[in-house]
Amino acid sequence: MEPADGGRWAGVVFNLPLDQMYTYRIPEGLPVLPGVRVRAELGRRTLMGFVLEVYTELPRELVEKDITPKDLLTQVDELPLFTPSQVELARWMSTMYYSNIGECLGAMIPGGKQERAVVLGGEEEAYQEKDVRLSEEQELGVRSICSSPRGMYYVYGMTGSGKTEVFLTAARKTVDEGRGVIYLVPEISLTRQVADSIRSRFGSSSAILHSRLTPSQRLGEWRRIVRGEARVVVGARSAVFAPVPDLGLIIVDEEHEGSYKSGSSPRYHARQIAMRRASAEGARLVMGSATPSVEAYHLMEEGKISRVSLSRRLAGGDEPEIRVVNLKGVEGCLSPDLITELKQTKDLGKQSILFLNRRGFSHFFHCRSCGYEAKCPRCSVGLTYHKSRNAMVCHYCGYRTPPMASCPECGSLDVGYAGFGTEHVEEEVRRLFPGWVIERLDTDSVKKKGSLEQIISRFRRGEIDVLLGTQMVAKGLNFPGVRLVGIVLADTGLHMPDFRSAERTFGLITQVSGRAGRYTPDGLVLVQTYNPSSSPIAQASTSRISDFYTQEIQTRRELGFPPFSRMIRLLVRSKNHHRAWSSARQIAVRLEHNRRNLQNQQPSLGETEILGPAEAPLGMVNGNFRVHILVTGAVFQAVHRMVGASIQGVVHPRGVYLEIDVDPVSLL
DNA sequence: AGCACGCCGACT
DNA sequence: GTCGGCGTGCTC
Repeated sequence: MEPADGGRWAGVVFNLPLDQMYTYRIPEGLPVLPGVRVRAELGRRTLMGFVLEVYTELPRELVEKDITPKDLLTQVDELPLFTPSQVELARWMSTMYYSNIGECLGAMIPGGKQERAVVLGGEEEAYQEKDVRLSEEQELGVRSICSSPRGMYYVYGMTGSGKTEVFLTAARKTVDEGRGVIYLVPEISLTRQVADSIRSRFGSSSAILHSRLTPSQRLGEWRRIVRGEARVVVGARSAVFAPVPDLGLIIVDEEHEGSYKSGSSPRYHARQIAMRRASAEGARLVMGSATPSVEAYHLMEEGKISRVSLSRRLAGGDEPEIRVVNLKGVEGCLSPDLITELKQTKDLGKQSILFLNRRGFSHFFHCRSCGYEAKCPRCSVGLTYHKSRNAMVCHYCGYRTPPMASCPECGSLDVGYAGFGTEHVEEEVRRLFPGWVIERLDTDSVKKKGSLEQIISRFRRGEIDVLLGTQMVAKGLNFPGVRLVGIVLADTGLHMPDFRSAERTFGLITQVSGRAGRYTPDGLVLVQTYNPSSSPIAQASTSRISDFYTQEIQTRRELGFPPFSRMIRLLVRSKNHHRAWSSARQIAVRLEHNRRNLQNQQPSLGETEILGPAEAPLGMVNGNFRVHILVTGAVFQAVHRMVGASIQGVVHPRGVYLEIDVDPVSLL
């Protein structure tokens, strides 16, 4: 097998920003194969690397450059950790996301990158494993999904309409065909419930990749998957890389969830990886949500994804009543309506949840008479008020304008910035309802270990009257004793300097109302807002779902935002303000240069646009100044090449870092 | 990313 | 005289 005469050499990549492969001599007797990990000396350091290739001859370039390879130190894995198709996927990722292969491979092995994840384990209602009989609609959906060995589907239906059952049945059929399944769930939320039902149905032929596994447990599960012992894999984002042989189905549950996008390099989107894998490996892709991303909805409308609609709410539970409350003229942050309903709920012996959006973005400028809000004339995103500079600033393009003294819509002088933080609301609730048990659940209060579980179980037992929570309460938690859900200020999301703000506001209200009526027949959602007529709020509150998407897609089309364009964001970060800006400007100049070049050489690639450099909405994080540039264009190739050419060979000064985000989900 | 080399300013 | 800033370049 092995040539007895000659030696062997390995092409190795490292998880470092080195876009190069390094050659090492394989010591006699080491059974090194492509796809194994090894330890090797690079410079003065000993690092772990990934073997991509094995040669039986010393590569010519090394002979020419007179380089004598060092010996590999040790072999970490006996058998390859990566299949050739995974290495190929890593190659594709590295070009797609401007990362290097070593970094991509590092992101693919679970635990290779520690992902922080709060798992609200065990908080969902226990899954009842009875004979589940599918409704006619569900049956039809499964049949359509399984009618062909491949294809893209979207199971679209409200909370409680039985999406999970469709997924599970499709998974069963796929396994019966002898093919493997990957079931992706968002980082927070229903992990536990789905994991339980998968385990109970597929037993030892399933693998659950959750954050609590130790590195060696993860590796063990990975090996079981490679060997084909585990045929159904459940996990968050990185589970999309599971080395399932003969992959037949990828499920992306709660497709709209932002946690599918990686927050660090390589900044991949699990949905995008899933699409690529499904098409490369001839598998089906099934996504699902009650509130699809606008991108996915548009693909459905275009017929590129087949829609599987689930219209009926199964297993009882009525639609909750959704009432919009105008905050105009209201003193403080709780309207009389909300106060009345809180009391009413307490009198009935039921519980309430009050939703607060993230603080920090409470500084939007609006008219208290008519609800008019300041927007950038060029980007159509909310302007952020900067008190220190006495200006309203667009965080997309850098546009700025002095704050208005009167409302341009109605002339009222009652204009100003508004918003309230978590502490403020808590204070007011405590003041209004002395003697009630009120608890707050947000990232601050969760830092103490165990307090999250504790608060949740106390709430479940009915020991808490009002739970004040942020996003984390919005998803995946269902409490039988809840009658009232109050969204304290639905506008907050609307004023985020982000083109997805309407989508997120709509999604939040819709998701929340899906929760409220689940157990209580008189479930009630109160949506407090300064803009009762704002489209996403009005449409979500009256369940005019398709109206929202139609309108939002039209707006995106007019403004040339995704899905009608692709976007790449370049973020320059430095402790030094001047350096951050000068590096950003330098990149912008190169971008402009390459934009012109591309325009002249390949006009068929269409127009591209460069927005910025502008201060990022979070202008300073951790003492780092943040400046970003947004590049958009209808043809992805054009945008991608332009950025590639513009960062090629650019060396930024000490302490300046560049982060590139392809198809960013958040622009903060 | 690290870690070396190397070149100019202010300290025991 | 040295310590230490940080720009530059390299890692098989």
